[in-house]
Amino acid sequence: MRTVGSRGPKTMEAIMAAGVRLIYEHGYDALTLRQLAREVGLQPGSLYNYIETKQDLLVTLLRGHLTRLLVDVDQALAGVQDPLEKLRVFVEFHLMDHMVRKADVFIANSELRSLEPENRREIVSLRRAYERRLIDTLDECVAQGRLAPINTHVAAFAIIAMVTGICAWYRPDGPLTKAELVRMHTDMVFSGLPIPDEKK
Amino acid sequence: MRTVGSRGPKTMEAIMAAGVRLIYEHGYDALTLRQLAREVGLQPGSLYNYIETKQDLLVTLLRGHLTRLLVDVDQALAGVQDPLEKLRVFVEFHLMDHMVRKADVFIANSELRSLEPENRREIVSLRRAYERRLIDTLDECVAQGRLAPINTHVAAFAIIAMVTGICAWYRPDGPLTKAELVRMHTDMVFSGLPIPDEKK
Amino acid sequence: MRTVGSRGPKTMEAIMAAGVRLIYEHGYDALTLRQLAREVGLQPGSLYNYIETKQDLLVTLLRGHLTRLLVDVDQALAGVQDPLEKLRVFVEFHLMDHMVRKADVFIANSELRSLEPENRREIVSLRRAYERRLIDTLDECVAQGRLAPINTHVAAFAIIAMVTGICAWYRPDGPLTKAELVRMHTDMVFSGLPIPDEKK
Amino acid sequence: MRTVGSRGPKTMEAIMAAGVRLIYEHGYDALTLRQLAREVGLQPGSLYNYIETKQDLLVTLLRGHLTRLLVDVDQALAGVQDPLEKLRVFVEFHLMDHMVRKADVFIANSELRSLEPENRREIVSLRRAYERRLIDTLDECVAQGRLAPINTHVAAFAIIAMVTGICAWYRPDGPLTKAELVRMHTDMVFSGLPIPDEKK
DNA sequence: GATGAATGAGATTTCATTCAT
DNA sequence: CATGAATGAAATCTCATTCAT
Repeated sequence: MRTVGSRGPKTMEAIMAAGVRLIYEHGYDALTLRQLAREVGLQPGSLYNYIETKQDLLVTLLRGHLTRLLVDVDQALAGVQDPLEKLRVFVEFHLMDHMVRKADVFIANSELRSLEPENRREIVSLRRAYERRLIDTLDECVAQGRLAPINTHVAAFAIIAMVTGICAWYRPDGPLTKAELVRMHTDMVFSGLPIPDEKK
Repeated sequence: MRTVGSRGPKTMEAIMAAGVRLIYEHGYDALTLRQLAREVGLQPGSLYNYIETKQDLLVTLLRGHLTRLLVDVDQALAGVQDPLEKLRVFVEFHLMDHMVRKADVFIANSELRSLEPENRREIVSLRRAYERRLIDTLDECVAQGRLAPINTHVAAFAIIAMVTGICAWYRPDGPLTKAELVRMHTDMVFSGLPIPDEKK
Repeated sequence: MRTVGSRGPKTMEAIMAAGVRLIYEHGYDALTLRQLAREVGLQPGSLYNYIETKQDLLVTLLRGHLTRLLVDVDQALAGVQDPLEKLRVFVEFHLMDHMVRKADVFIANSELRSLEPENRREIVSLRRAYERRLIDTLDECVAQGRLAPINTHVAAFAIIAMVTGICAWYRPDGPLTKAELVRMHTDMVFSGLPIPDEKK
Repeated sequence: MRTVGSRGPKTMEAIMAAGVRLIYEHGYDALTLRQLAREVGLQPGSLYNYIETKQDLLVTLLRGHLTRLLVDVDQALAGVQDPLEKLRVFVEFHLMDHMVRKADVFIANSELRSLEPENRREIVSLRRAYERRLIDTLDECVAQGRLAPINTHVAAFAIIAMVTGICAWYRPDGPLTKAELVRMHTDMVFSGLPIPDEKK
């Protein structure tokens, strides 16, 4: 007996969507393929028409998330010249994106340790590339005197840690809108950085 | 071959220490009791002289970490009157503590989802109590006009997120000393907050 | 090495048959699923394609035995009008059935204590329904004056105890045929009951 | 720390009493020595000051029950000359005894299969010796013409099965007194046997 | 593409038993 | 005589994965 209605490409999408959700809720190790199969209306064995192994599912998910993130951040930064403005755009983009994609972000941060070494290397390097966008922007700021000389690596990690942290507790039905949260955190980031006064 | 001698309490400590380390490295679900037993030189079944279940191990670990954290933070804050000074003490304590206890901190943040509902409630409420220390301090600052009116909950979460984030990448053999990191982050926290100028 | 071919239903039957036999020989608690699996040519884990738990195996077995027993006894009694004749039919049916199905009968009597409370209730009520057939028949006998007034519950239990007891030692290769045993016990039952003389 | 008050011979008795009760309730296999130890206020290891193995506990229990049974039945029969009277005494003794010692009787009937071969042989032969008392009595009856010629083995088993069966459902708080039950069953036994009329 | 049956490895947990103290 | 710590074997059950149909 074949379940009607969950065929082909749609099935693949359903598997990925359910995969993200279940890993987010239970963790990669606690996720069972039986659970995943049930969720998308298949028998466990049938998943193997779509994924090669459980590990492969995780890698595919993380790779997809991070490549999309890179594409999107580059698109957001494209055409922005002023480095301080670039910094603002990055922070705003990161906040909006991470509030919307809570689950993807969470597993990208917490399931690195579940990756086999080779896969881990690949995913970590994608993440580094993303962080690089912020470090480069800070370096530009310093180079152009828009920021006092600082350890831009440390600053970048602190900024990312803070703004990423918010996705750990942001809830769409909470008392603050996304726009408000974005403004508040952007303010904190900017006032936390040593920006020299400029002559008007 | 049986290890001779009554090594009770020492074995308990060894189990807990190995437990933290292995959960930190592999995650609670990926940790096997076989592995843990091997690490402390026991047969798997012998662990049950010390813990009731695997879940019990996790709860004991987290409960121990958080109650110690509460005791220590209260001791650090004891006697400090000035609310801005209290804020500084909290931040410095948190940073020093979290850099030293990377592993405990990490599992307290990432393994909440591995707790059964009842245990989860207990641990979450301990964590809330700790966060409460910061929120209360911020409220005091605002009440005494040492801080412009802000949403102290949001600020507290942002601060904690940032300073906790550093334990994700701090490494004792890195280029910066603990003292330097503490100063840098304390600076960021304070310059990120709206502290009115005071007349001398 | 994997046994080829879809042997589903046959495997299920094999599991149930081996289950009855092994529980009969060793008892439910002493039965191990390893043993059962070996007996039907599977790996232990594969049993779980057919049963949900070990307890589930026992319940399925007992439920099957008792529902079959009820169906068969009703079929045997169907159409018999005379209550004394009904009594004879019941006793003969019970004896023949219990001699043939020694193992099922034995575990239905001895493994009730291995059932979890809910399952126990279900199985006990099936057994009560069976005993009810005999009590009702005795009541009819008394009502129609074919039997002097007696405590029909006590009589029913005594009869069942006696005729069931024989399955504890009946062996097909013994010196007495089934027919002989049936006649002997039926005689004992009838002469043990206060049947008034009837006028010819 | 030593538990006060459960020392020496009293401890041995407590272990045996708890052993009978727990085996009666849960079965020999389901009984754990931990449970037994808890019940008598000892640590599991301490049981080994009193028993050699778990199997040894069962054997000791069964041997004790059966030897006592033999002693008691012989005492009851001592001095009784008339074989029919002897039969009556046996049946009455058996009923009274088995109603009082439900638990011992039950495990003697149901846990034979838990005995290792050698132990089993010993216990079975004790049981045979007890049954022998009834068979011999029936043989005497036949020899003296007090009973029509019958297969005394079959009759003995049927009688024992019936009267033993009652201990499966007798409850001290039930509606019938022990005396009533004894009379009812003795009647059934006697009317079920072919006792020729005697001229006075 | 999907299923159902199977594998084989391994997980947590239980338990009888031992023995130095 | 009792304890506490340990063993080692085994029990039930789970799970990723395979593959003929």
